[in-house]
Amino acid sequence: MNSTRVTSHDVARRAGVSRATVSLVLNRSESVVLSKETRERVMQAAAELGYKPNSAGRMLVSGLTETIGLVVSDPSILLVDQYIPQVLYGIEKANREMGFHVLVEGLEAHGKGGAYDNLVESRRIDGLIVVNPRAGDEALVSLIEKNFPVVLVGSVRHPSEVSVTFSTRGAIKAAVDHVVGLGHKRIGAITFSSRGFVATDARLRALERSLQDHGLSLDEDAVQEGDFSAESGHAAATALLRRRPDITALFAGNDTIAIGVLNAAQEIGRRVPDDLSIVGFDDLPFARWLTPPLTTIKTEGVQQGTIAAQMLFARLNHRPLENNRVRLEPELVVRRSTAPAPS
Amino acid sequence: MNSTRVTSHDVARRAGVSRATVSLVLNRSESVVLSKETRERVMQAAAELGYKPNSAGRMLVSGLTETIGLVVSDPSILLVDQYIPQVLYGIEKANREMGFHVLVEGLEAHGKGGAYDNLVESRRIDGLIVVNPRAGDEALVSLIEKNFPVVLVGSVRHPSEVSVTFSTRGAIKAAVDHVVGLGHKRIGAITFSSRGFVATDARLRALERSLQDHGLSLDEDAVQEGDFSAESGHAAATALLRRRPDITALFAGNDTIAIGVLNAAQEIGRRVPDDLSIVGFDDLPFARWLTPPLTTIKTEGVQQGTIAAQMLFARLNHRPLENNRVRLEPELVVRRSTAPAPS
DNA sequence: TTCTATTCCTAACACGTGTTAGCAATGGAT
DNA sequence: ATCCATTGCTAACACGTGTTAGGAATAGAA
Repeated sequence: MNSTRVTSHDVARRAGVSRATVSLVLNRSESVVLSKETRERVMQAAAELGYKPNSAGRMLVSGLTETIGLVVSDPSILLVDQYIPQVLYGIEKANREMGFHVLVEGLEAHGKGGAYDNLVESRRIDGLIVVNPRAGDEALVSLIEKNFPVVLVGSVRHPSEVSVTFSTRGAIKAAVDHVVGLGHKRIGAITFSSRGFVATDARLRALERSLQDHGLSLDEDAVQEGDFSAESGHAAATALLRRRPDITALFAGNDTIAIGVLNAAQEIGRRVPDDLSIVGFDDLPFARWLTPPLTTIKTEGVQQGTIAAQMLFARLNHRPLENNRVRLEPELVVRRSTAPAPS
Repeated sequence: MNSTRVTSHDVARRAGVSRATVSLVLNRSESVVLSKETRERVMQAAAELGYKPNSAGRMLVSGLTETIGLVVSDPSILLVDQYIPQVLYGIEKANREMGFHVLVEGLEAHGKGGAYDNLVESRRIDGLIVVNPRAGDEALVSLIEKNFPVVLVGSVRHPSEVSVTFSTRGAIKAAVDHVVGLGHKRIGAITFSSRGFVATDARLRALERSLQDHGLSLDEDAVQEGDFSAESGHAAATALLRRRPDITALFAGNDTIAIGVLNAAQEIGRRVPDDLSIVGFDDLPFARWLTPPLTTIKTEGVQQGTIAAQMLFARLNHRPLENNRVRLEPELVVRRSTAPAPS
């Protein structure tokens, strides 16, 4: 298959120097003085042979892999929701600039020990980004406490975590102000996951508090749990609107859920936005092309991914972070799925 | 950070045997006879110390990485289209079962040499899956000709490629039969990319031929090029419907394009499906929740990813493939975005 | 007892790299 | 002529693993 590989030994022989010299030249070592002439001879020999250092040899001696792991808590979310790909793109972009590689792994990979052990203990990666971490993930917490370079996109509410999140409170307040300003009083919510997930709990709490600011409440029976997919959003909305037909505005846990909600509403004859207003979360690319275009909260997944990668690189280079927890301020994007409450 | 790592040497010392014995036990080598007792002692010592072999050491001596590369030709497509994540999920799932890892890389990564050189020459991966390969990608073709284990999801039309694709012809014929059967005669198309992309060209050609079977044609000015995003679909459809208001049915290059087309149609007052029928491609998860639910062609991205991974594993294990080119038969899914032609 | 066969294990090498201590050679100063 | 400083390079080790040829110990046969 492959004609025998080119090693630094071959380059050395061709350039008429020792293997050590080759390594010194190619790694631009400043500590050792080499003649300009030798440098060039080695460079040329390397170029002619098309020499690429074997990464395993390098990893072994340096202990560094130039690879980061991206652990996706539940890879099946990849199937239904477009949020993680946004984050992945942001990470990949940053890694490309740094010359790093990205290893993508689902959490349950490689036995019950989880992906962490396998990736970290076998020294396959220098650092780790975890998207949508679960607060109860003990293996992850243990990694954080060992001070292994982990950056979360999300949070496990651990004092020493390094994470990039967004402030739920501000954006949800803006959305509630908007919806209540349109005259809505009976408001419901469809979550994108069961409760217990940090993000879902945070969004519900922010919603409750923002409603209270207006003297309104989020009734217990006005909340229905979804399960990541548009399908679950459809089912949840159908159940909720049957139970509480008086509700005039719905907050969807995210845009994917919102698609299902929108469809369910139309299916049972509620016109959106005339009879029912809907607010999404994330502002995924399709949100503005739905019928009607979705009012939603823009969470900037790409930016989150890029920032997470940059924070990780800083840790790997032992550069101090000015801030262990970056918190983005999402923005409300008003489109046409929200309108004045029916009179 | 990390308390000194556990090596096979530590395990050997604890079990009172040599390092070689540890290696033999842990790799279940049958060729050398070891006493049951020694085996157990080593296993226990390894377990107690939490020994995980260093992957770099292993890679170096075995030449195998237990890692495959996933190269995404244009990672920005990740942002706008949900198709690649489906494939990624299928690949990740298969890899999980095999205990392999997945390295995801954009094509332009790591300098103009492309991602291939960097991944392959530096021996970071055992094999490669390329999604949406470009036919003109010389670095890729060269890799195929060197017989490096590559599996394409898509095709570069190279005689010795190993690929998983789907038959465009059959499904498009079914879709055309369906649409023409509804009485449509003036039919247009919005591509998901410029021409020159293998998939786009194939879909257009299949569309033309299928229309000819019914004595109809695909007019040159009834085709408009999109550029992966829903936004481009919207723009293209707006232009096309302005130029050819007589068109009553539109084939979108994929579902993401279809979202934009749907929105554009409604924006200029064409009711879907009453005034205009729309057919998508891929059957992404959101397709059935659009308003109206999208008639589309189901391409099974997850299955493609899984099959590609399995074919790659077969190659890596030097198992002969019964078929170098797996060709799936996609299925037409009729929903409500297609209806009888307006009279 | 001596020789051979068998069982169990280990010494030693190989994989390809980065890095440090130190060797030759040269030139300048005493 | 001798000594020292500098320049330019390399020998040798380390990283952690898998594997093969062969050594020690035991058992069985002559």
